[in-house]
Amino acid sequence: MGTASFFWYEEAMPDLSQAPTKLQVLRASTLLNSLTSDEIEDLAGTSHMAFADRGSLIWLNGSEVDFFGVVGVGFVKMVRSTAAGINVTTELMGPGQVFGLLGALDGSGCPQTAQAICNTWYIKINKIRFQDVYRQNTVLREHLLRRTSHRLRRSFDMFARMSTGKIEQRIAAILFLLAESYGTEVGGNIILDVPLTRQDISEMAGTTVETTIRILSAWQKSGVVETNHKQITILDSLKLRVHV
Amino acid sequence: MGTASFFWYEEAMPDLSQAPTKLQVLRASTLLNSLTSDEIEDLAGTSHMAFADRGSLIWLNGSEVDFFGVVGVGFVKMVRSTAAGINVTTELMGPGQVFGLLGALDGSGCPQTAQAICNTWYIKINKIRFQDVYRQNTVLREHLLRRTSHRLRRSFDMFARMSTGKIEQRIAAILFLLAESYGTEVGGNIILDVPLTRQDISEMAGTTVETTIRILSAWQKSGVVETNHKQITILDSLKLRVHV
DNA sequence: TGAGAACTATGACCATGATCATAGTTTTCA
DNA sequence: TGAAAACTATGATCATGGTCATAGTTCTCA
Repeated sequence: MGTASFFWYEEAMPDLSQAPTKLQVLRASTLLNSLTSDEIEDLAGTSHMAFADRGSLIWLNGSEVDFFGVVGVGFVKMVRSTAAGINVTTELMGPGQVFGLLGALDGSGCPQTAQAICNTWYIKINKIRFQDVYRQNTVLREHLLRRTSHRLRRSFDMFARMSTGKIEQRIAAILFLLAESYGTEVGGNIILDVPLTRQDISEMAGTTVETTIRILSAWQKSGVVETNHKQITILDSLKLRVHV
Repeated sequence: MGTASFFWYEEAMPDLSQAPTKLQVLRASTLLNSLTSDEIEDLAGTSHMAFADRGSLIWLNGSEVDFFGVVGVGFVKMVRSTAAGINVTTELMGPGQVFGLLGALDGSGCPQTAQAICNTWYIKINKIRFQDVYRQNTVLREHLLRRTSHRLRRSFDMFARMSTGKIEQRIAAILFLLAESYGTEVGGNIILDVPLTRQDISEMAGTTVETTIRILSAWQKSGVVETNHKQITILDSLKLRVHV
């Protein structure tokens, strides 16, 4: 608590009114809502709400932390750095999504960096304390396997797309992937509710910012997508689909 | 049995002396050897030894089959096809490795094509029959989660490497990956015990055959690797490491 | 509010690697 | 054993996209 209050006044004040409650976050998580009410309240009691500024690191790859996270409000990107110093974003975790859990179970540390891409509220759940819940709850374990196998399939899919083909195709694929998870349809258009910079997108596609900017600019001119600030809207899914 | 004997005489005769027994294969599998002896014998009774010629398809992506496989002798590559018709190999399954299991558990079909890269003996385990074993064996489920999370981590790793960087780096990464799983050290050199063509390697690296051939030729000339037939030997790990 | 940081934009240049074409070599199988 | 198929090899050409450089725009925060 000493540490918490220290940082409190050092850093910018997070907007407390935006903060969800721990119970809200735990219940919103598709993985953890398979727990009993008792278990959820138990976890809530031993976990902490945390705030990460846009761009700040939650943990660095290779480090050992005693918690994993559940996103409440905001987004967290999972990043791998190659030997050449290039960052690649492998996954984007949104509200309700658990991150860093697998390493918690087999004690293998954090292979990827977790970084907030916008101001983000998340809860930290203690790895050790979670072990008990995990061991006792069969349904949770089953859910976890399903979620993991789903992620594996998706990873293979992106792997195939991102290691071949034109960059246009890759970026189009990324936009559709984002639309799938975080897109809302408004009047035939799909608004992506993730505040991504061109840099963020380029790290997902394994390309450079410049190329990403060029492609998005071109698409904007031809009316395929529209971007303002960090919001991307897909105007013409069909034309965009051609690029995939 | 009618079907079996039909194909038997239609196709080339597999070399029966090479065929392992079902029990041998099941026991060699790191995933399935967590079963009790009774369970293994039970599975052996309801599964079938099968043979796949080099290059032949075990199943095509999108198809529904009633079995998953365990490699006995040989290698099976798991392939995704992109919209542009390019094939990408996501994993290479060797002796003792289970393939196609995850789809068996959540009934989601086969997202990837399974293809033998050399003459391969494998066993087919009926998905339905396996369900019982799966449900009753906690240790198996735990093993499966660990294996899946390990594959996920590796997939992310390759994803990061294969979506960025020079092709040389990618191919070097592939060789090291292969060395890790199927390499044997002989007098300071690492022999890769997988019979891969340049085409196979290019499909893993997401590049073309020509480029792969050029790079391997160059490395051969500079004494970094040696290739004869389909056998690749890493002569100078350090020099090769520089390329990663 | 104003300075600095972060982000978007665009041009010029050039290396990488895809594509096409051709040929030599090895393997396979009737 | 000999023909066909599969695989390896290499050159020429050209488009893609990375790199560098510069500048305009928007955001952030003291």
